[in-house]
Order: sequence, then structure tokens, then C-alpha cells
Amino acid sequence: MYAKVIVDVPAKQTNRAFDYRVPDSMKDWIAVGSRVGVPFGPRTLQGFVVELHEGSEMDAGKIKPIGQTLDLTPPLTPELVKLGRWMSRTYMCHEITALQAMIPGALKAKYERHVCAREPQGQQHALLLPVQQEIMQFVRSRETVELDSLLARYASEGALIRQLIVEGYLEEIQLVKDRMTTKKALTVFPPEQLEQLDGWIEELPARAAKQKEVLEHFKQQPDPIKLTELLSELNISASTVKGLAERGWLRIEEVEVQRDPYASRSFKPTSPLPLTPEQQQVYGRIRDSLHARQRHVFLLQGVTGSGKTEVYLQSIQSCLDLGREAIVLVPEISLTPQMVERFKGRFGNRVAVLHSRLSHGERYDEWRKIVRRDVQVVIGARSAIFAPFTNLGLIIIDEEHETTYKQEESPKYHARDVAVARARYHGASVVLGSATPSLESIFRTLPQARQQATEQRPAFELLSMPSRVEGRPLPKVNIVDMREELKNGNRSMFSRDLYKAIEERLHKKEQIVLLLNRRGYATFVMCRTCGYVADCPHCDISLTYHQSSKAIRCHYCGYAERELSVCPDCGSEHIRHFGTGTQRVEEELGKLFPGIRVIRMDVDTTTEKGSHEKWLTMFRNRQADVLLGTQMVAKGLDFPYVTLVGALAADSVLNLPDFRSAERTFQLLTQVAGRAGRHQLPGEVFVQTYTPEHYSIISASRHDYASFMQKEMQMRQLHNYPPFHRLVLLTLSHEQVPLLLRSGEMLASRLKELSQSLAGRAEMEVLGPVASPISRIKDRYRFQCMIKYRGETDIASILEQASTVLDEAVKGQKLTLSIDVDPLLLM
DNA sequence: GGGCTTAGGAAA
DNA sequence: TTCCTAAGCCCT
Repeated sequence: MYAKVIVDVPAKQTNRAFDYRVPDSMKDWIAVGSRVGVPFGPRTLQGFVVELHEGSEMDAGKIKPIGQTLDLTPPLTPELVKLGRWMSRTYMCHEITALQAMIPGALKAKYERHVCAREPQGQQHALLLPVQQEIMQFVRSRETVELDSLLARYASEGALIRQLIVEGYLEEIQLVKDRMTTKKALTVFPPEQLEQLDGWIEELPARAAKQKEVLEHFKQQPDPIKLTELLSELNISASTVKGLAERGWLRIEEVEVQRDPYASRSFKPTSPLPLTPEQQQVYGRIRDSLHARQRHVFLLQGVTGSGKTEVYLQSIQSCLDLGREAIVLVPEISLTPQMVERFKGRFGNRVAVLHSRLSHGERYDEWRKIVRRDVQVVIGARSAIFAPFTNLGLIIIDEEHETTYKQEESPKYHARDVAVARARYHGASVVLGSATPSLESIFRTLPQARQQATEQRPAFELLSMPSRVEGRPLPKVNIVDMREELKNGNRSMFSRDLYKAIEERLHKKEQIVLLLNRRGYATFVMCRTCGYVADCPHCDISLTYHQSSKAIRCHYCGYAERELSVCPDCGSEHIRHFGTGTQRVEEELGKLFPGIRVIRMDVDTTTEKGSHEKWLTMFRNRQADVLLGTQMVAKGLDFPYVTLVGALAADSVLNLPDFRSAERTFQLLTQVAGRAGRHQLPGEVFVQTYTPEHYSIISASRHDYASFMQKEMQMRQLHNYPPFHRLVLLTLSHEQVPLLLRSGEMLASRLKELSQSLAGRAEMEVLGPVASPISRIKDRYRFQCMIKYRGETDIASILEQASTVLDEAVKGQKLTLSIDVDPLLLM
């Protein structure tokens, strides 16, 4: 039997499957999706089996056997292997990069080179130098030694060690290892025949009271139990249990334990809530689709507070009832305890939770629950879309408009597209939920787009829930023109109206959420005497102040220096380290309202594990009056006593040079406004802005998605932007500008040539090259080209041809081309 | 001529 | 990506 293997070398020349022979001993262990160690050139590499075949016509001379299998069960399913192939075409990434993205980081290969001692034939130890003798002595004293540690120990003898290997004194062994080992715990097992227990209890001498107690325990609870638990439960020492084990009555074994991050927590079981007629209708539609195994994509537009989560929960329940599995994606930021709680409460231990706050080990263990079929539901952030289920029935993407679903590093996939691709394979349904659907998604529900629908890009069906549960009204949104405030001499960051409203809530003991967008409020370091701003010496960007570490660092390359006390340019001491902006608001709140209790949530206060949760719990318990934060306070939170929401600088996103800035502004304001008045108490919202006439702000204040969408669609169509055209962003980077310019021109002209050949089937426009908005990162300059296209285009082959031409022209020049298909950030 | 550095190519 | 080899270069 032969296997085709994708190896762990992300390079163009190796971006294809290599053939290997499957040794007979491995036949039963290897399947499509297996992770294997294979000899590749002079080394051993990790790879994934993507195909198995009998291949009698193979060129046997060239083919090496697979070296080792790395898992008992393949970490990937055949479907995921196929998906990897699709991703590599769709997002222009190496196939191995796509496959690696699907498994937890803990399984990323770690390569270790070991040496062990050997006796070379016919050689004399006398030929060795004294140091070499010593090295051999050292190696002989143990089974194997990791080469790196040996080289570290004998730092200056690298050449001599090499000689030992060449002459056969040392044998080199290459190992592929996981980064992660499973956690084991000693576990006590009762005997097979429980009836024996009674006899043994009699048999024990009277003074062995403790041992009797242990046996009694198993009579009550015949399940295996962790040794540590047993000891603390019965207040005994290990020797007691060991004594029983020595008699052969009990068995003590090492068993893999799960690091369950939620183990210590109990979740209140919840049962399905009665649905409103609106919810009922939506749920019915989804349930029908599940039953019919339709590959339907639903766009569920529900206003904030319309009860989308309950619809998700019941849809998942019907999916489980059909014996199929479900994936729920939530934006990382809103992967709040609340959401997890509701899922755990409803589905208990049938749920695995995957998010980036888990440690490597915890994440791995949650993932293993899926592989072992212990769970049927996964709730997680973007990468949870790759959960290795084999009978997927439903994929839910909550807040589908969120940008976190697009991965910014290779593979630059969008979870929404991956979801549709996986659903196509499984005959599963997809539900995209949002109060403010992305223009891309809503477009696909329109008649115009329905006509252009293909198998690859199906049309979506719109479901809507326009009212809040229990008929609660949407909060009243007041737009405050900050220009007027300034005219009237108010230079504070709070308008008079907002000030009054805060005062009133404090008096009534109700709660307040304040949103301050990061952008627009600098985190940079500036000298107020001469205007000096601290820049990164390697990137075209200012350094960011980090309060926690008292350092200023570059966000892109990690360069850091100590906090400045004087200006390096003019020596002035008036150098200001602007915090996240929220700090300033906090200070000002304290001045304006003495005694006010503020919880500030931003990168500085939430980096620590679990801190996010801690702050939110405090706020929920009304231990604070104000929750102040950046975008993260806008999403998905639900607090009954919040009756006032203030967006302090609504237009800071609007002013960004990005064609999606209006959409982002509208989404953010709608989201944050939705935090108010979700329960009995009515809510009120203040939006402070310098551009109160902008349609995104006006529409958001009226909770009017439809009119925003219409207006925005016109703008997009006018400028050939998505969703009417699709984009590809090509970024070239190199240390030298002239070479970049030349290759940029070459790339653009090649792309233009290729676009000519499209004729009538499609339209394609090539823009650039121009310097990227961040023109230098890590001492490399950056130029970009943009492709706008629509219609039937094999964009992948166009991109491939263009990049091949470029490769040949600048061979070995360290020029890198990065391709972002459907980019969300145009940097 | 040997040893060192570097560029280019191969990897099943 | 990593490693090997061949080619180029310097020094003895």
C-alpha cells in the first residue's frame, strides 16, 4: 500500500503530495488524515496522509517507507483533508498551512535530534581527542542525548561532535514529537467482580479499619476514582490503598485525565424556553431544513435582544435529536461566560468549548473530546470551524458580521466561507446570525445575487426577528453633536446631556455602559513641548504605550523600549504616555462624580487569564456603576440593570480610510445601543459625534438597518467594492524599495495582461502598485496591488500564474508576496 | 590545495 | 523550510 503525504514544509516547491510506502506493520494504523513522520531528504518531517492507494505501478526505487505514525486515531477526517485542498486553492496558501490550521497547536510537530553512542568497527578510541573521549563518556552514560543539549554543553566543540557523528561513534536519531503530552493521573479501579468485596472485608483483620473503609466505598460507588480524590474523601493515606492493590484486590493505573477548564464549575441545567411566534417561525424553518438534510444557508437577522440564542439552542437540540453534530462560532470577544453557561446548561457534557484563552493543554483536551466522540456540540472562536466531526448537521455563526471570523495570517480564511464549504459536504444547514448582517451576507439574500448563485457560492435565505422578546422596546438613541458642545464651551469628553443622564442613573442605582473606541484615542507617546512621537525604528508606525509593563512597544515587530521620562529630541519632561484613552475617561469620571465605581476593561486590564470573566461578574453583581471599555463592552453582554449606554466618540471608526468604515460604525453603534434596556427597565443611549449627519449614525440611532443597507449598497456599487466586486490584496515586501517598485510593476502588468484574456465572462481591474498604508514592517518595505473582479473567474489560476512569473523574475531575492483573498483589512 | 563561505536546488 | 553540494574565494 502507498500513501500520498503532504509534508511540513510550507514552500512552493513542496506544495504537493509526496509518495511513500506504507509498511505492513502500519497498515491498520494509517488512514487518510493520519499524521505521520516521514523521511524527507536528509531529515524526518511531520506530514499528513491525504490519499491511500495500491499503486502497483509506483517507481519503487525512489519511494521511501513512512517512518512512524504519530497518533492512534487520525487527527483529521477525509473531509477535512479535502477541505484543506479547497482552502489552498481558495485562499492561495500552501496545503500544509491549511491542514496545520485545523489541529490544535499542541499537535504541531516538534523535531528533536538525538544521538546515541555506538562502537564504530575497526576504529581505535585512541584516535579520539580527550574532549571527544569525554563527550563519548557522557553520551554512553545515558540512552540518548538530545543533540541541542549536547551542543550546548560542549559549546565550542561543535566541529568535533560533528566528526564523531561522521565517523560513526555517534548515531543520529531524528524524532518527531508532539508539543503536548497528555496529563495522567493515578486512578484506582475496583475489582471486576464486585461481589468479592464482601468476602474481602471479612477477610481483613479488625484493625485494618481504613482498608475496610476503602472497600466499602467501592461497594457504594463502583466507579474508578482518582487516587487523590479517594484519599481526600476518606481521609486516608496512599499506603492504605497501595496495601489493597498489593493484595491484587484493587488496581491502580495511570489514566489520561482531561484538563477541563470548566471542571470546577457547575452549570444550572436549563430547559427550552417557550418561543415567541417570531422565534417559532424561524426555528421551524431551520428544523425543517435539518430534517430534509438541505444544504441551506440562513441569514438570521434579529435585533439585539430578539432571543437569537434560544433559537440556536433549540435548533441544536433538533440537530442532536437527529443524531448529528453542531458547531457554534462566536466572536472571541463575546465568548463570554454567559454564552458558555447557556450552552453548558442546556447540553451539559455534550459540549466542548474552544477559545484562545485556554492553555495549549486545555485546548488540546477539549479537542480530544471531539475526536473521541464524547461531545456532539462545539462552541468556540474562529478555528472551531475545523472541529473534526463526521456527521455535521448544523453550523451556527453568531454575530456573523464580526471581523474576527477572518484570519489575518495564512491561511487567510473566513470562517463563514469555510462553514458553507463544510455544510456542502455534509448536507448540513448553516445559520448566520446578526442584528447587523455584513453587506456581503445580506447581498446574497437579494434577488440579484440569487440569480448569480453557484454551487460554490449559494444564495442565502433571510430569516428575520424584528422585535425584542416580551415586546420590550428598543432603547431611545440620542445623537449629541459635539461641535455644539464645544461651541457652548464644554470641553470635557462628556456632553451635558450624557452628564445629566449619568448623574440620574447613579442616583437611581442603575448601571451604565460607556464605550470608547480605541482608534482616535491614542496609545502613543508624545512630547508636548516639541511634538516628538516615539516611532518604531523598524516599522512605519508609532510605538504603543503599555501601562502594565511600563514599556513602549511596536505592535508589529515586538520592538520595545523602556518608558521615556524625558523627550529624546528636546529633553523636555512634558512627555505624555497616553494610555488606552479609557484611563483618561476613568480619571475624568472620578473627578466629575466622586465616589463613582468604574470597571475599566481594555487590553491592560484583561490580559490576565480569567480577568475578563472576573470584571463582568463584578459588574453583574452591581459592585460597580459603570462598565467602561473599548469594543469589547459592545458585544453580546446582557446585564439587567444597564439602562444607559454612552458611545463617547462615535465617529472615530468612521474616519478611518477604509471603505467599510461606515458599516463598522453602524454595526458598533447598533451593538452597543443593544446593551441597554434588555430587561424590565427601559434603556437610553447617547451617541456623541462630530458628524451627526452621517447616514451610518442616523440609521443606527433609528435602529434602521434597511435604510442603512440601501444607502451603503449604493456607495459600494458606485465604487466597485464588495459585495458587488470581490477583492484580492497582493502585498509585496522587501528590504529595498527599487526592487519592490520594479517587481510591483511587473506583477501589476502581468495581472493586467491576464485580465485582458477574460473577455466578456468577467470584469477585472488591477490597481497599484502603491505603498501600503503601513509602508514598512520589520525593516521591510511594503507595496500592494489590489484586484477588483466580478463574474466567472478562475482567480486562483490567475494569481498563480502571476506569482510564478514574479518568482522566476526575482529568483532568490527574498521578495515575499502575500495574497489576501476577500481581505477585510486593507493594510 | 584545503578550508571556509555562499548560492541554488532537491526533497518521494 | 532545511540541508547538501558545488562553486567561488582566500590564505597558507
